[in-house]
Amino acid sequence: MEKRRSDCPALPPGWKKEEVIRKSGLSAGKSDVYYYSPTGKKFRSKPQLARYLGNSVDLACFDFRTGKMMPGKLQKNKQRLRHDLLSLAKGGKPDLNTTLPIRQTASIFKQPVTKVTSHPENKLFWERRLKGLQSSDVSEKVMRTMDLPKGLQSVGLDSSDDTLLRAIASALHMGSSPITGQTSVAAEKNPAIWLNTSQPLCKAFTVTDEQIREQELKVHQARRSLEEALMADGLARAAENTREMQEGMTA
DNA sequence: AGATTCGGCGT
DNA sequence: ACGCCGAATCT
Repeated sequence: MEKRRSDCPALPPGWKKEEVIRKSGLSAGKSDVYYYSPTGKKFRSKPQLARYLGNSVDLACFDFRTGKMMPGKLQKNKQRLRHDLLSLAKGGKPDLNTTLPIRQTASIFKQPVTKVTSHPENKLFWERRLKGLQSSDVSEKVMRTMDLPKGLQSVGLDSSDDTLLRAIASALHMGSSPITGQTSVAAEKNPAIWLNTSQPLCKAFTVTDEQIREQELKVHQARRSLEEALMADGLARAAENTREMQEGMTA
């Protein structure tokens, strides 16, 4: 059987694309698209391709069927982002179960996920999504972990400090309203039912002046290193943009 | 065994 | 309507 395997310019050199027409059955006439790595491994879906390429290639705009980059193909994420931002602008409180300050376009990263089918409500999902998230540099090395003051206690099934801290960070990032924790006593006994979704899963707490002073010191230090990082990033971006422009001129 | 092919589920 | 992937079928 004749195979028409064509080069795929949108992918790294050596990758081939193939389209085979179905010739029988109910779906006769439809086609399937496959890609072949430089080593010959066959790929039959975008997720499979993304898993293999990891963060080395951003497939967010890649159209699997045509094999081309489609600059306007981010609309699946855009719609959700629109919804979140609009409801936020109308004065509504963000639901921390679904709205998080992390990238929603992360299909390009290798992140094993546990699918939860047993629980009737969605209360536990965000807890899982935050679990194990860590700040990292471009080489994906963990930079450092954070620690948590005594006196903060988690409510819920995942009671690790790690997850709780990320939950609070999310709440601080998203909301304009104060973070009080779960004030309902009922929530402590059965968070799955009595959870206040615009508050993180921790018990109510108090903050001392001493803790505030310590934190101000940390923030000053952090700001300085952030400033350096942003400067470096800005230079890198500027370089990349001018390179893309030049490529566009000669195309 | 691996490769090919279509069905069919989920969105 | 289509992407994705399981599994029947072919070699």
